[in-house]
Order: sequence, then structure tokens, then C-alpha cells
Amino acid sequence: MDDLSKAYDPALAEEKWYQQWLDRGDFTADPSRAFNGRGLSDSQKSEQRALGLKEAYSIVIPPPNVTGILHMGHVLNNTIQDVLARRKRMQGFEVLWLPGIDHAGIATQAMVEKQVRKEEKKTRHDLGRDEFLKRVWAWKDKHGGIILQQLKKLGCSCDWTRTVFTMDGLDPRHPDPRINYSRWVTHVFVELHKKGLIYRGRRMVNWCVVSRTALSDEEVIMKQTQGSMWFLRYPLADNPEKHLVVATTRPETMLGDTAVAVNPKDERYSQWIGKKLKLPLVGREIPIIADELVDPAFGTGCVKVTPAHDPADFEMGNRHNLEQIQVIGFDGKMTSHAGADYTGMDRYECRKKVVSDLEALHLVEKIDAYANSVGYSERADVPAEPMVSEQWFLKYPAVKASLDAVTSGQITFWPDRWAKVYEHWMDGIKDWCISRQLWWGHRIPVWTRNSEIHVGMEPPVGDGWLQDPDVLDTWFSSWLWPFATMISAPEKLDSEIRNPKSEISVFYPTHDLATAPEILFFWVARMIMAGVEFKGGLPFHNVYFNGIVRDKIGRKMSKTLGNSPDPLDLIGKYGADALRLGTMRCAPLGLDVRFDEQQVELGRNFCNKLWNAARFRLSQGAPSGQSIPTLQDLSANDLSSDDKAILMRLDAAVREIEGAFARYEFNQITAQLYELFWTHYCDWYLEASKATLYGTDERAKAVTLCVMDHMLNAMLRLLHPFTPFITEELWHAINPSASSIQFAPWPTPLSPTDASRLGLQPDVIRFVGQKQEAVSAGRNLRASYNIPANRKTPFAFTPQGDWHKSAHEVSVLKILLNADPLDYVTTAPKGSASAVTPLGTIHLPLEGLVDVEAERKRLTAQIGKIEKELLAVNAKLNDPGFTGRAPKEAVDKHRARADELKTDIEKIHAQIATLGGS
RNA sequence: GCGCGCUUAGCUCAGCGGUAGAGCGCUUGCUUCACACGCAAGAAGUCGUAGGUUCGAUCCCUACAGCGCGCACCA
Repeated sequence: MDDLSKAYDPALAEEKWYQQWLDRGDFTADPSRAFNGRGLSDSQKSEQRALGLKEAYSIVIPPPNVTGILHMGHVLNNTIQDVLARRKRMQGFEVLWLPGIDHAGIATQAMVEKQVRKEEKKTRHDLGRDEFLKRVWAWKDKHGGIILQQLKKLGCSCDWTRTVFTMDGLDPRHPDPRINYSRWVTHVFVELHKKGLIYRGRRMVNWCVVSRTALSDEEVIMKQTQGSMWFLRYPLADNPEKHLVVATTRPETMLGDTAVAVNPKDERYSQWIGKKLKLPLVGREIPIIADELVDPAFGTGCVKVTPAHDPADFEMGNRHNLEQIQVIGFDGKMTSHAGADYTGMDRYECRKKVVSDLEALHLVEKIDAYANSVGYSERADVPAEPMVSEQWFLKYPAVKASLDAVTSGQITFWPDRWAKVYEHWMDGIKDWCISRQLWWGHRIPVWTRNSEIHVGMEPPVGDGWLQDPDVLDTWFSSWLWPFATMISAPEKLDSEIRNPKSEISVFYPTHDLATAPEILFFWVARMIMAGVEFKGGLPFHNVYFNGIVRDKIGRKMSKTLGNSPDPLDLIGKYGADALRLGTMRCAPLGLDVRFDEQQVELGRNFCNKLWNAARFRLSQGAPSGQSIPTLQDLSANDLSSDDKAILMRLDAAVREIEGAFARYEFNQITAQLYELFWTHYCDWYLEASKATLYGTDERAKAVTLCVMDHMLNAMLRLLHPFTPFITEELWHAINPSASSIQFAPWPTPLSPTDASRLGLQPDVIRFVGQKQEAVSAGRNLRASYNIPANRKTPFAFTPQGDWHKSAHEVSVLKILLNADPLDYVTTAPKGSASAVTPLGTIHLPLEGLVDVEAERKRLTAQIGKIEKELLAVNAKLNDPGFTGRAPKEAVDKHRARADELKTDIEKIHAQIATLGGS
């Protein structure tokens, strides 16, 4: 048994154990030794286990971006998954935690384009598509997926042999990957196209002028912005003296106006309908049209209509056959249609110029400050431009079944309020724009030759075919994640499903999904639909939505704010276990997490305390089973009240933790563990055990060590999912011949038989609680008279009950009070300070040092406090409403409490009486 | 505008019909042979506001306020 150092050094243990876990393949799931428990009865499962098979448990990681680096959100999300996975391993499951990364089309392409621009002063167009993609693959080789290495530092027990990349199958250098994920993406496109769910259309989409691509609605974030409302005068074509006033928040779009609309019922304008206006700055004549959409009460009741640049106007334009004039280009600069004065100008520069030009013509009626929401491109963080273009759209499959899955409870959301958000979105679901004007991604499997079209897994034969240049939205690949990562290729679906030992047969559907609520629509909802549509089954049973990690003052953590600590720095400073524990401790179900480095410090302190508790144990002799008994060998008579109480605390904690896991209340679990270990075990049990360990009764000593071993081993196992490294380290220190704690059985509640054999009765825990109260009271006396805790001092008891006949109890009190001697008296020694406790009145003899007046004051104050409570209790008992209507239990409880309080007061009065003096 | 969530000790958060809890911070004492990343003692809250239900409300209901978040074609 090696000596442990005085303080825990996480770096050593982390490096050592993670490498060993990898070397031994502890995280590698083996379908051949597992069975899928879905739909099996308990007895069927037992049969499988009898064959030496383990029940399967699986989670898929929410694949981080290939460009991503670890941030606090990942720490929270992945620690949760690791906790789930590690506990299941200990419970005897065959665990697959499947890791991977996605190709992050926009972000990755932008990053490599930037690099190429910087290093070679070239654009991607200079390089050409093939050459550019080579650069991206090279970049990926070098920098991609750093985050997976970082997850290892965090201790994540992913099955790294099964790591999947969403573009596997497309790397020309590795044409035959284990999982041809890309083939799945193509297959799904082709199938949905066959079903008529994918179509091409010229529609208004959100356009990101920085990334130069269309976006889906979900990739646009509405931001509340403080802008202006410009009121512009549009003169009548045949009478420039008269004009209509339109209100707009985007004056630059007026260059593309092709009508002005009013509500047909708006009498103010009814005589204007059908007339023409002369569009200022442009000179185009545009009609005044009537459309129900116009709200007469808003603005002036006149709406400028720009069918090429506004979704509502686009619809209106279609209804009235208006021309679409694109004045803002895909690059965010004005097109030639905007007129010579504005061509090439940035859209916001143009806004300023249009306004000033109109002002010069006295055509600006007024400008109001105006708060409105503007859609921003999520990736580039610039306003998204509504733009008409030709794109591919998906009509979502399996919507109803996917909605029902959640409303019926086949899939449970934790916390369940997200189910409402899901339902709301699914109810109003709109077609998904899946094409992106990028090169990095899965190219759309559509080829055209003149008017011919070919949609298929393979290119068409013959010459002259052109493939669609666009790629698919990254989410169009990640929505297949839970099953496409488990089947080698779509062609193998049937054969692999028929094989009962294939990954898909054993590990699908997954059990839990832990993710962020931000991607409920992006990912979770779509995965459910894809699972139903292509795998014929739901992809998971439970979805746990972790909170968003915020900084101390509640701001979302972000690179731009610079308020996000680097988790690797934190690991370096405090250790991975500390970071994990600190994060989980402050992660209540479904609430955002306020992160504070102090939480990690707390985690480190906890680990150090654990370390030292183990050190203490090791300093006391050999482990259980050798020279000392194990818990199995013991019965009630062997155990002290303290032994029994701590075993009961453990049992209660095991039960609580079981329930908290079932409800995904991770912070409750850590709180339970904290209290069990720190308060009950260290502060009380370990301290009390010194009475025995420093004594001479060898048998008692052996029993105490046995209980300690039992406690430490149980606590280490309960803690292991949260703090894998230190628990593995200490597990081996305490159990020199044991194998990894990762597969040590998860603690279960004691059976009634064991509990009764060990004499674990509620009155034991009550008694130990009373003993602790008595100790606290004694220490309080000591502190009141400034007697340092480390100075031995005599105490005396006027005992209540017969506990003082037990040598064990006396010795425990002596050591906890640091008392010597501890006497028993019928009345208080002259000149002592006293306190009433459940074990009797405790006296601190002060041999004339006692300040009679101060003591009287102290005791009187105590009486005052008790009387106050008594008054409240009596008030209730004197209320006929209470005694008449409250349950008998409550009334009895109050009566007992009143008696107790009265007795205490009497005792203190008696104490004051013995003080003497004036 | 609609919907959801939060509001408890200086800070971060538990609790949830019947004497208000933890950690950090603070005050005091302690290097006592596991741990100063520690031990012991202590101070500190009209549980957002106003109503209602109840014998009794921090807890249930209603309204309001503040903060946060989703959704929304009001230009």
C-alpha cells in the first residue's frame, strides 16, 4: 500500500487512469456480449443474463462542430452524459456512448476560406471546388476535432473506436470508412425526393450576405433592435402635388418597390386604389393596390411593397402579379437595378444615402425612433436579408407520429415544459430550406441535362450532365445521427437489422439524449422525424435538456464577451473531477447554470477531503477481509450506535440518489453525496470513530475499520460517475487487489434482512442526532467562555436516560467534546455554565471563572428564545380551528413539542437557580 | 402581442402546506497526530408585491411588478 501524499494531485491520476482505461478498451462497446432489452420482460432479461449477456445502454453524443473547442456548455453537457454512461456500466449494462463530430458547413468553409485568403491571397473561386475541398480536408486533418481530445481530458468515456464524422465517405483518401455516413445523407435525400417531399422552388428565403448562402428559418435569430421608422412621401404620378405617406424600417428597399398597398376597407384611401404613384429617386410608376394584409391602424395605413426583399411583400406580389426587382445583391451590396447612384453600395450605406436624398427632395415626412426585431444570421451575426432564390425544400416527414411520440410520453422531455415548445413548433412546422450555397458538405445528388433531371445515389451515365452545385444543410446530415452512426451504409440496413448482434440491433434505439434546448428544433425534433421515417422507430426514450451556462452575472457565455473560462485551464488548475463536480453541483434540472469558478474550487476541496478521508483510513491498518471482518460477518451486537447511524445514512442516500437519477436531478445527487460524505461521514462518524481507533479494544477497532471500508467503498462508487479519476485512484489504494471501479457494482439499498441483522432502527439515528446536539451544546459552552477547542477541559452531565452506562458513548462524547474528565452529577457543579440537551444537562465547570451575571444573561436569553417558540406553538394549540380540524398527527406533534419546550425552560430555570450570586 | 421560466441569508442556489436550509462570503477561536483545499462556534432572511383558498401558506390559486428566454409577416 503506497503512502498517499498529503494533498490530492489530480494531474497524475488523470493521465495515468485515462490511458489505462483506453488501453484496456473499457469504453469499447461489444454488441456480441449484449442484448437489446427493449420490449423484454424481466424474466426474458434474466434469461439473457444467464447466457452471460449484458443489457445494452446507449447514448449518442450531440456531435460538436469539427471547428469547435471545448467551452463550459460542452463541459456540462458531456459530464451529464458521462455520468449516465458510467453509472450504467456499474449497473452491469453494456454501454455504448457513441462520439463524433459534424462538418459544420458554414463555419468550416468560412474558416478555411479565411486561411486561404490570408496565406495565399486567394479566394475559393481562385482555387476551384476540388482544390478548395482538398484544403478543407487538410485543415480537418490538422485542426479538426480538437474538441474530442479535450473531452478525453474531461474524462469522457466515449467509445472512441466508433467515432463518426458526418462527412465520412466523402474523403477521397478514405473511400471506404466503417460508417459511410455520407451515403446515408444522399440516400435520405433520394428517398424523400421519390416520395415527393423534397422539391425545388423559387421562394423567399433568409440569406446571409457574409456566408453567401441561404439559411433555414431556425438559423435566423430575431434580435430586438433600436431602429427608426421612416415616413416617406410617394407623389401621385399624374399630380405631383399630392402624395401618399408610407412607413418603413428599411428605406433602402424602396428602390425595389413595385406597388403601394392599402387595406381595401380603408376609406381614407379607397379613391386612390388603382392610381399610380411615381416612385421617388427611381421614377418608376407603381400602382396603388388593395390587400387585406395591410393593417389600417399601423403607420399610415399605406405599405410600400417590395416583393423581392420582404416575405410579406413577396406573397402580396404573387397575389397581384407584381414584378420582383432585386435591388440588394447576394453580397449585401446594391445591384444595378437600384440605379446608378446606388449600384455597388453596401446596403446600410445605401440606406443613409436614400434617406438623405429623399430629405433633399423634402420627401421625408418624419423619422420616429422605433424598436423592432431584426433577423440575424446565427453564424455570421449580421442581419439576414430576405431574398428570392431557387432552393431545395423539404416537406417534413412523419410529423404527426413524431408529435404523438412526445405528447403520448413514448419520448419524455426533461424538464417536460420543453414538450410544449416542441408541440408548438411541430404544429406550425414550415418547409425546411435544405440547400446551401457552399462547397463543404454533402452535394445535392441531382444532375440535369437540358430539361432532363436525374436524382440518385450514383451520377447518371452519359455526357453533358451537370450536378447541382449546392450542398445540403449540415442539420440535414445530423438529423440521421442516432441510427446512421450505427449502420455501415443504407444498403446494409436490412441485413444489419436481421443480424441480432449488429450494433443497430443491440444499441438502437438509444436510451437518453442529453442536449441543449437551443437545438430542440434544429436537431432533436428532426431526429425524431428521421428515426420514424428511416429507421421505423423513435431514436431515444428520454431527452434531458441541460441549462445554458451563464457567467456570474447571468450573461450567456460567449467568445465575443470573453466571459467564458477555458475549461482546460480550469482542469489544469483544479482537476477534471473538480470541474465536473462543481459543474454538476450547480446544474438544477432545466434551469440555466450560473457558473462561478468558486464552484470548481469547491469541487477541488471536496476531492481533497475525500483523498484525506482515505488517507486517514489507510493510516489505521489493513483493509477489510484480511485481518478484519467484512460487513457480511457482522451483526447488530458488533456495531455501535455511530456505526449503525452512518450505515443508515448511507442507505438513505442510496435511495435518494436512485430517485434523483430517475428524475435527472443531478444537483440533488451531488448534494446528497456532499452531505453524506462531508457532514455525516467526516464531521461526525470519522471523528467519533477516533474514540475507538485510538482506544485499546482490538475487536471494536476492527469493526470500525470494516464500517469505514464499507462506507468508503460505497461512497467512491456513488461518486465515480461524477469524479472518475480520484475515485479510481482511491479505489485501488483501499482495495489493492481490486479491478477498476468502473465495473464495480453500483450500490443498492440494503435488504430488510440485512438492515435488521445489523440492527438499523430509526431510534438509532435519533439517538445519534441527540448525541450530536449534546456535543454542539458543549462546544458552544466552550466557545462562550473562550476555551479553545484544542484544550482539554472537564465536562459534567446530569444525564437523561442510561446512555452514560455505555463505555462507547462516553468515550465518543469525550473525544468529540475534547473533554477530560467527563463526570456524571445529579446537580450542576458549583459555578459552572450549563446547557440543556436531549441527553441531559451538560455542565462546563469553570471553578470560579464563571461570570454569574453573564451566565444568567446567557441562560435567560435562551429561555427567551424557547419561550418565543412556545408561544407560537401554544397559539396553535389554543386555536380550536387547529385542534379541531388539523390532522391528529400534527396536533400531537405540536403538543409534544410544547411539552419539550416547557421542560427545557424548567431545566434552564433550575440552572439559573443553582448559579447563586445576586 | 402570445407563451414559458425565474424572484428564498451579502452572493450562488436547495426546499415546498405545520419550528426557514446548504456552499461561498462574513465574525470569533484553533496548525488538536486525515485534511488550513481544514476544524469548531456564531451573526445573518417580514421566502418579489397584493389578494384568495385553508385551522394554518415560502410552498396551492389569481392578479401585478422585475428579470430572462422562446415564438410571432405589423411594414
